[in-house]
Amino acid sequence: MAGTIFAEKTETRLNAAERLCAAHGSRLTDLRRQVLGLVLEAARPVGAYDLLDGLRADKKGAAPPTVYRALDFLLEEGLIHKIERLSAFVGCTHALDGSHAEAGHPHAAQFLICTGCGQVTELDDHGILHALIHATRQIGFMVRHSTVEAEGLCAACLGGAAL
Amino acid sequence: MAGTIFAEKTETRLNAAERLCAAHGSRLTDLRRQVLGLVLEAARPVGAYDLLDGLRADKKGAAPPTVYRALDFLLEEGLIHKIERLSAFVGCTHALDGSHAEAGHPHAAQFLICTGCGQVTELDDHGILHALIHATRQIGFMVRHSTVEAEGLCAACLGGAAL
DNA sequence: TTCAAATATGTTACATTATAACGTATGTTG
DNA sequence: CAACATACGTTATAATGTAACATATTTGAA
Repeated sequence: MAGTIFAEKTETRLNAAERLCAAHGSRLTDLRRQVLGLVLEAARPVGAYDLLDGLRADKKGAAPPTVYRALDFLLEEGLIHKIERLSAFVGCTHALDGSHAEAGHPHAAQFLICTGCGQVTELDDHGILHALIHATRQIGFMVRHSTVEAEGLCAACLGGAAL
Repeated sequence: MAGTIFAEKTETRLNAAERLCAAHGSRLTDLRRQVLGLVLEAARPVGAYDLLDGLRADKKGAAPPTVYRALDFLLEEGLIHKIERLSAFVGCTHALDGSHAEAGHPHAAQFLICTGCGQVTELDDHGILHALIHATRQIGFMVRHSTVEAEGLCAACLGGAAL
């Protein structure tokens, strides 16, 4: 239940997510679907406790572990990313909108956090990744996971009124 | 007071830090010096509350804001870095041991976190930084601060017994 | 030097983020 | 259906970080 409470575009992406999960033998349950929906509709990074508030619209007594478990699942499936500097979560741009090779698997990405408007842009830049791999290989370090986050001002905020 | 409680090498680095601060017209007070000393002697990232415990050896009733304020100062002076993924702090390798141009100013750096031994290595790799700047410039994003952290296994842990 | 301003620290209280531990339900498989 | 694995509910608490205001210390200028 808790079925079709999201915008049509979101439902489309949720359906894509459901197929990705099915393809690995995992299940996008109603609860996980709802948490993912809340993240996708946010258009900005969302904190776990904001999601909890959202959940409580349906499930009155929901508690933190409910949200954190769903988030852990979604992270493992590569459907969302955590922005460490913000302790907040965003939908994965690549997993749900195109047919990317790495869809449905946690992957290296880079995030640009605009301090003007709060929006976060996901990059998937090979140059950055290669530079990181190259530098670490030189000293014999094997990277398992990387976090790359840049804070600054996006083009819109630079061009517009805000200084 | 709380004067010379650290190892000689640490005191040397603390004295270097004091000179860097003086050069900008800021003061490495006893309290800040002690917090920096605790970070430098840790050899691993240290959490704020671990530092608080350390402080309490001298100042019995110390409270969180005391530590966080000292950490903020040290971050601004570029004497320490925060590892976001660990919510923990490390001494800046570059600021205190050589005479680097960027010493005593917050600067872009990259951190390699070994999940085997817990050690963190600071890089200052131009290739990574350039790749980031290049990728962001293309989309008109102006970077003010960047966080680059890689988790994995260091050379020692890869070579030795641990798989 | 002595007062005023700025800087630094002390202190209390609380906000935010995250997890441990254990019980219950639901689904899956033989 | 029984046994197992997976997912979810619930309570309690841990870990990290800050707001707000009081006090002390340093600095600088009259």
